[in-house]
Amino acid sequence: MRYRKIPDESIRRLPVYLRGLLYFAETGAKGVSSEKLADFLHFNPAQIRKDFSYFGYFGIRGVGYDVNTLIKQTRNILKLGNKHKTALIGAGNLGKAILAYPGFGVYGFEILAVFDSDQAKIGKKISGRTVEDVSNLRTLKKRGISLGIVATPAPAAQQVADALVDAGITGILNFAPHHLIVPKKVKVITIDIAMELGRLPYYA
Amino acid sequence: MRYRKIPDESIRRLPVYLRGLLYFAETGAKGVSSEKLADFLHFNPAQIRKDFSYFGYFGIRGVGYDVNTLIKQTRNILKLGNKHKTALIGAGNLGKAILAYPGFGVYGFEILAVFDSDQAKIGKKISGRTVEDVSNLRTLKKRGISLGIVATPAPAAQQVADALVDAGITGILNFAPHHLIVPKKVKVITIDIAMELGRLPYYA
DNA sequence: CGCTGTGAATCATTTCACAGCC
DNA sequence: GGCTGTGAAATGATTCACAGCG
Repeated sequence: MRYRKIPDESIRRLPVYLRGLLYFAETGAKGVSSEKLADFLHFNPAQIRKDFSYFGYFGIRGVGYDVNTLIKQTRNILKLGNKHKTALIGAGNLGKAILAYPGFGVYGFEILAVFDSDQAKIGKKISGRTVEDVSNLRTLKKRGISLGIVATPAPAAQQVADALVDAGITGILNFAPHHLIVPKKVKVITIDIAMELGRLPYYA
Repeated sequence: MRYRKIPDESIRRLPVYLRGLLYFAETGAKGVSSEKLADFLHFNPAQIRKDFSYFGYFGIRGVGYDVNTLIKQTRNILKLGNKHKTALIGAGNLGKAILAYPGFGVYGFEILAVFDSDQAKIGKKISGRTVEDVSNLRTLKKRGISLGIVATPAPAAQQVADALVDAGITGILNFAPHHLIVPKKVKVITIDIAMELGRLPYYA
């Protein structure tokens, strides 16, 4: 199994596993089996075992997994061990919500810079960060910032993405309802909130 | 094809197709082929044709699709034709961003009520809506509200979901980082922002 | 002729079921 | 004995390739 191609879907599940494991750690559990974790997260136990097995042997047969070890290993796999310096582009309502969202800290993301193109916002402080002019994006490389969160309107998104790529960014979390075209080495994850809601009435 | 089970993935793509079609309509295009739409959205043309074919014959062989007809049909399939009365639970930063987000309107969602459990927020106005006490959720049925957006912290989410189900809601868009347990008839779509970001460093 | 609609083929993911090991 | 780790089987989704039709 060790040599096989790892499905993207497995990577998608790892952060979910991590959350489950953090929950078990909180409750004071030392060990956990794939079945207990699966029950908690509503997954299939075999899938959990297989997903982890792509990356190594983390469990003990007949016993299960050590919670803290598996947390550490999962963080390793996802490269969440060290802090990730992140820039936010777009200081509108969504941007503000992102800044205030506690979830980012848990995964080691530090939003160190905030950019906008609106002169009225530039220079103002939001959640302790001064909003900078979007034309300064090229300073990101110098500042060691390697991830970008795009929270601009759709028409500006591609332009911002281009600037982020130029600034040497390696990953983009895109909230704009627009498909971003970037070089293959840059990973884009798009979250389109209205799009998700758009399929809800279908099931009603 | 008509009789087959429709993959969830197809439903997930329909709102994306709709956005592409709206773009073509804006540019004044009368007709569009599966290939042109696929180019624009970065999909496979056969997939687009197959996805639509689950629901009927919408195209003309040798010609393509009529943009406006296909928009109407897609809206029909997704049941976006009529307005959807929606309640928002959680008037924090995320809730505020959701209220300000223009995307909902496009798909016909009207956020008619906002709830919170924080006494300091109840009674205050946000984006023109008065924040109500979360204990009044049972009034939703009377008010004809059938969808709920959960933007509360994780620990409160399940309780809120239970109350929404009791109030006769048929769909939930969940932003809380927590798996919601609801009856099968209720559809839940969860968007966990930190979780999406959590897999970004892996690809770096 | 050109593009849709769709069976068939391919490819990917999930689940099963059990050998292997603590 | 019990749980992991994993080939093999089953399931599901995507893409191909072309028949069918305007």
